[in-house]
Amino acid sequence: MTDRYDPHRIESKWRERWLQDKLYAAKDDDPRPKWYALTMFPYPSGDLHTGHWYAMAPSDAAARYRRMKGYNVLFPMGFDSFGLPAENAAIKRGIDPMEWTYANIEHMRGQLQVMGAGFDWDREVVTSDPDYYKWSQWWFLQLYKQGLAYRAEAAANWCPGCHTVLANEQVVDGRCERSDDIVERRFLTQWFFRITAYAEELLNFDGIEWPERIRTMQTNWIGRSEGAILSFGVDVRGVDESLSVFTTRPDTVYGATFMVLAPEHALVERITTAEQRPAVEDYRLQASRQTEIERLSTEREKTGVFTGAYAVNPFNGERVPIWIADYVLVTYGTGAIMAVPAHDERDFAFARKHGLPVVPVFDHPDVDIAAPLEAAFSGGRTMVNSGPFNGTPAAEAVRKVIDYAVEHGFGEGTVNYRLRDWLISRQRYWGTPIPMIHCDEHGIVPVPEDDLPVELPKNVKFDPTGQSPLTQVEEWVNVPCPVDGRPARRETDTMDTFMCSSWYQMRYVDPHNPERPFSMEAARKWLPVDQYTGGPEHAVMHLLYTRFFWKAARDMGIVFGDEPMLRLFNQGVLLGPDGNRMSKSRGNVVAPDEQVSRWGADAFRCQLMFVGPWDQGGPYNPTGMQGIVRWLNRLWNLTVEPVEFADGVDSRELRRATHKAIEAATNDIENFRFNTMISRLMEHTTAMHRAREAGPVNTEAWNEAVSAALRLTAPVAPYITEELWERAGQRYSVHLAPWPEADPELTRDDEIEVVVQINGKVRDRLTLPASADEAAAKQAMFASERISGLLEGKEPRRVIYVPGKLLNIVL
RNA sequence: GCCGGGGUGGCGGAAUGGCAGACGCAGCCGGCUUAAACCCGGCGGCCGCAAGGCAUGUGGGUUCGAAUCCCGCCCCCGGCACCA
Repeated sequence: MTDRYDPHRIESKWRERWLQDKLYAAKDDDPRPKWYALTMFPYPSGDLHTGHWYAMAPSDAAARYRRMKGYNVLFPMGFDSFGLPAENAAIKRGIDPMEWTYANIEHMRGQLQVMGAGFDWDREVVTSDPDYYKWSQWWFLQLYKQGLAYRAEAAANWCPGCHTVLANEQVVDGRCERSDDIVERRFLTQWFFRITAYAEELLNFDGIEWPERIRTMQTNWIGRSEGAILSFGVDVRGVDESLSVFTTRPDTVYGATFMVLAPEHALVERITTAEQRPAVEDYRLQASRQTEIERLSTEREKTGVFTGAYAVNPFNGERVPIWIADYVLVTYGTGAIMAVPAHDERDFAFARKHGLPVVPVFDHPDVDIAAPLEAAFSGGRTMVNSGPFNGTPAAEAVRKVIDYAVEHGFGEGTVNYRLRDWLISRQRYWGTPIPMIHCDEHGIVPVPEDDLPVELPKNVKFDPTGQSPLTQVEEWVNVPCPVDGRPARRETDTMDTFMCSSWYQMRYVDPHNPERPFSMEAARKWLPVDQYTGGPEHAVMHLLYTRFFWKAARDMGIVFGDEPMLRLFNQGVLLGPDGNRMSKSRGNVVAPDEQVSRWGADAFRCQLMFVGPWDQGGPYNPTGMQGIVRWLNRLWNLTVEPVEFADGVDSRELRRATHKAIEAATNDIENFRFNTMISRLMEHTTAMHRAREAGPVNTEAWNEAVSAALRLTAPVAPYITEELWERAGQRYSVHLAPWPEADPELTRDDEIEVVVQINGKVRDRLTLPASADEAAAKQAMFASERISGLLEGKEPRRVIYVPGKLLNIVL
């Protein structure tokens, strides 16, 4: 059979065969070492786009490589299927969210199979299945028992477009991460997960190989800073509490010339004088109306209003005015600061604008502290204007001031984090119902575990009221109290979908377990994930939440080890052919289905991997597809066309090409360098082609070359290699065949080319036997007419020899 | 402003201290073909007749030797940003 390469015929054939044979099913009782490869599961938006292919096809290649290397590979796939688009489809077009979602899943599952990815479909997880979200609810109850899930009133981020609150992580530049609406602040009672309990541990990335980019982003998001809480007195009649401030510079406390509270600070109401009240009220109202965007657009102009009240510095008894200003955030620290204009830029700007005093409390070699300051400065030498602390060197200042504060009972050293608890309540229908019941008598009562899942009701009205559609389903909301059966009401909020994706990797290990989220044996067998791949857009949401979730589960004794994913690789962003982000409005979208129907899935996979380094992303090059198609055709022809064999033909050159390809390709795929890997595979097919055209080939060397080429190409182009493997008379399946090993003896060259430089410029090239040593190379160099001509009898000062590569004559 | 990534032919990119431009696209020349496509072979940084010189954003430095290491600057992409 010498017919031509027809991707469509062979791709559908093998796709069906693999599914039928469950070729990629991971077996729990396989004794070989396990490898858990995971790529982020998609939201079932309805269509698999090129971004999905770009994320998943290389992940698949890496998983296939591990399988061929002899690992028992778990490579599962599922759908993150709760979320707003389904509900928006319901509102806009009157379609049931469930029908919409499951139709999309059906379609996308087929598209994923077209890709030829070796997913274990027996383990598919769909987060909107009651079988799955039963366990999301179970996890919620466990977190509740541990005190890690709690309900609190707080200023929440309200997205007017999505009609729901958002976690801080989902607010980007004051806008909703999903809908881009400007986020409002609302005071609401909501459910939170206490991720801050793990703030310190989440800063530690020991034992995991994650990109620095992601570690830095998480570290910045958590935002640890060391400092102190200091208590100032409040000099207002009838107010008998102190004013706590967080500061990273307690050593500047003698320079605190005023205090600033966030406009929303609880104390403002009680300390404001009658005279100042109108101005304060006005400012607070203004601030509350301002969106985050407007706050940013004020160009850091330091606005604020005096409350009329004074605080007392506990260190020196000095009275300082208390202001309110929106540059102090109620959500950070204590929502109040001691302002030290001499040593803080923002305080300096505020003091200058409002005519407040500036008192330096450190001296500095470059600053005349007797004169009015031009700007705030840090990095002082010793303390000044600081009573008993005068003369204290900067290095000891913080510690001494904190010790003093502790001794006198008005402060202590502390660590503050920017990270806020994770707000998980959503006022939406299409999510996991929070399994709680509100009873007038017993308060908030968990749904008993035996009653899980709390299933979503059907036939719900979708009017965007700002209230969850669930509130209107009376027969669902009204339930007996689990304690005594009296009438009570269900919690109508559903969970943030990031909750569903925080533990999905655990469910894959035992996806059909009706008794538990997964068995201990399965967890011990498969967890944690060895290699996780996905987009960097999840750096501070999914990837932080899932680490928190894992650590909480570990502390409950449910999983073992400190981290859920040992290695993480983030692919870059694939751009349109014009170098811009793919978008419908730009008209630069590359549709995978179209590419597949033109070139086949193998070619599309390879082209995506060939365009550049995977972690860097970059523009998709549609014309470059030609090169991939030519290469696959050549591989096809080399395997199926008749070859003229002869015994006794020198096999060294062909074998060298084969073993060099094995060595290079292995090294590349090991490091996710698919672009250079494919280059090496192309070189190998070219070498095979030349060998065949040059005359009869050595039978064994040829067979070795074909076998290696097919196995090395199998991870990136699974269909064509399977077909050719069969046509080459090999045993099904190439994807279970062992990865070829390079023999270092065979990769060695017979001859080497040594470059001769004079003062670093190439002047000649010497071809020498591979065995040539330094002495031999130098001898050949001096024997070169070209070189001796250029030297004109001059004596080299030095000759540098790089073994097997280069000689550099220094004159 | 801070943090991270990046800047190399017409294009995507390769080379992480040792021959800059692997591999591929596009282009050009040639072969095959009645012809075209496919396929095959070859040529492709700039200046120069040549010898040679100049070339990896830019200016310095280290080195026998720098795309690669160090310092300054410019530009692009991503993230964070009044965090006390």
